Amino acid sequence: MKTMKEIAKIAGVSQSTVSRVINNNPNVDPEIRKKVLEYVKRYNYKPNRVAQSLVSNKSFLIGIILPEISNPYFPEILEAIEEEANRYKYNIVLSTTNGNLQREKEQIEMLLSRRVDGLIINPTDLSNVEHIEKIKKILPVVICAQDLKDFDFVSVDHYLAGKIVAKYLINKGHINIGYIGYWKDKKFTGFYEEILYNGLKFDQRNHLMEPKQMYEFSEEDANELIKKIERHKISAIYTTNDIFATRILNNLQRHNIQVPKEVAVIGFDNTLLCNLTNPPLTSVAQPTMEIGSKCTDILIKKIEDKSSENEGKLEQIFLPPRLVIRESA
Amino acid sequence: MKTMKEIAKIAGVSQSTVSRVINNNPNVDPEIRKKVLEYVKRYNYKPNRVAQSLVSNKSFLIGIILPEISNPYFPEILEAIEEEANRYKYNIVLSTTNGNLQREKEQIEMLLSRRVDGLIINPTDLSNVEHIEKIKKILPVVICAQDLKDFDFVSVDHYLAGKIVAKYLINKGHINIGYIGYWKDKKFTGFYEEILYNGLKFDQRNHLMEPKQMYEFSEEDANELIKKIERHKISAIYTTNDIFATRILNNLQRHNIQVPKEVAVIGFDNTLLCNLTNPPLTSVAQPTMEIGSKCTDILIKKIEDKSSENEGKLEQIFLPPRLVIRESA
DNA sequence: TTATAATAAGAATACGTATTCATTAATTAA
DNA sequence: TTAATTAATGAATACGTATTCTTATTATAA
Repeated sequence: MKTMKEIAKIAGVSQSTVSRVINNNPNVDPEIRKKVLEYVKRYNYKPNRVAQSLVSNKSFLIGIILPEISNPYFPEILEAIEEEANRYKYNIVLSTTNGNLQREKEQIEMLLSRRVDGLIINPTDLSNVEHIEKIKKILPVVICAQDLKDFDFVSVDHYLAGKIVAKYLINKGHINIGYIGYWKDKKFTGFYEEILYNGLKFDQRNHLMEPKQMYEFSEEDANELIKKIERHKISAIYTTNDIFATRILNNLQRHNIQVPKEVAVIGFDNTLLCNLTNPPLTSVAQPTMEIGSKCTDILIKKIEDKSSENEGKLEQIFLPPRLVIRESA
Repeated sequence: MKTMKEIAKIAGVSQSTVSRVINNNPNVDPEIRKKVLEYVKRYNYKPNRVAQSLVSNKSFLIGIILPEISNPYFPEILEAIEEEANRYKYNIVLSTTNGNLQREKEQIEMLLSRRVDGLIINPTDLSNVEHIEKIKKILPVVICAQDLKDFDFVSVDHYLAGKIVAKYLINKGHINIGYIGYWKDKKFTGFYEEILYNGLKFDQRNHLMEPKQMYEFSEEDANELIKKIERHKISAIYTTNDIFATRILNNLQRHNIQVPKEVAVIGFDNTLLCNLTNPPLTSVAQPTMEIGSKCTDILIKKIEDKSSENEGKLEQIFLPPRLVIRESA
């Protein structure tokens, strides 16, 4: 690959002049510009971005840190980020942490030394973010798909999602609704409050399972779950993600419990799984595209607007969830 | 962020000395080394990779070009690539083409100007790769998950996969087997040859659908498909990917055709969908992790081994498919 | 016409690092 | 003791670009 100096030599001009041509500096004789551009084209010259980054102290790179990519909900966000970044001539350095906090720290260091212009992170552990606090002072950072105090973030409104689900199910006449997911999760808080607000009951027996158990879902777990459902006359289940929901749905049917006639099921994330189950899964849609592109927009704005007036301003975006009603509830 | 020069000044030594300390050059007085390292630590100094890349003409970046990330089979490969690259201190610049050839060309140009050390590509259009041929002469390139003449690649053996599927189904007593996918696809070739080899018939009526139709699968398409199946007494279907297979499976059941009792279904890719359908989907597993990590290994080997003896040597790896038998066939 | 301003182009410098070159000090060999 | 090595260090240079500084040329104003 040719360098500017080489092009300059061939064209019989100085390196500065080639630089001016490349960067559309008006102070170049049209004749010379034309000649230089010919050689640029002939040799398919493209400026070395590494050198440009060094001199301009700007890499046009955005670092992305995700715990994993396999969960089908990250790729959608990632794709949106990549496309939006591309629109602004930025590119993406992707790194994963595998849910390992130490790795997250290393990846941040790596991205810093690569002089990325900004960072989009989905933190591994929301209660362990001091290291992110620190780099926030050095580099624009946006938290992706999670809400985190004192940070810029774009997230779906989990609390509202919970309320919407509860409202919908209550409206359908359900009075004893189960939940599979974490306590304290905002998904749960909204859901729970809405249930109480409607004068219904929710106690320990309605909290059917912790996600931990769902990851290694055995035959026994299934049997126990079914028992709980029957004993407590649960007629609808709100599940913290589609993968769990699908699993639940299949197990209900395997035990000859009809969905949604006997038990309704609602998932979360509205991934492509929803259309593939039988019956198709009603699920809370996260606007993943929008989360991704919005994250990117905010980050790029922060990168490019260095004016001190917006110094401490936080962009905290909650995007509305959307209940996509299919046949499972 | 501090520079080497600043650290040098603070420590009262020259920039060269700091560089020597950082790079473990033995010719440094232990006392001075200790002192320098103290300041390095105190100010959390990390070398600027951009500057390093410029001087060493090596970026430790690998460019990845994929048509999309949403198809759940790419994230697995991507994750494997990222992890393997990390192991060798490389990082990933991710770009997508959205299946657009022009975009693919632009992304290649972009990655070239970023001076990535190598490229992993899943080409948008296998019959349109001259632009990739060209850069292959400039930069190490590995084709990921596709087999392509004259290129280094890592791919599952589609031909063998077809044979395995046919063999399995024939063994189970099926004599009239349907196929949903492209003609001329190697998946099909192996499948077809095995069927003929066993003295069975396969004609136009067994080719149930082109993938194009599957992407916009209407109610009518479904009805037509069911009719074909019943009319031609198809008792098993081999499908070109899991998404299609799942859709077929659901539609069969909707028409009260029992799977696998009346019609068996086999998918391709063994994505996480397989465990979520009811019955769980039998599918041909691509060793995605292995594809990703093998691609990366080959690429890095090519990057780091510049000796001319391996100049023209091609690494063309076919990985064995594996039929993961579940309940749908 | 002459002084001044505007234009065009090359020369020089900076970005942050690795590396080579040159110099000095310290060690070893004779 | 002196010459010859070796070790330790700073100075200088290169990587490829953008940009500022200079200088020469041309155009404009007085």
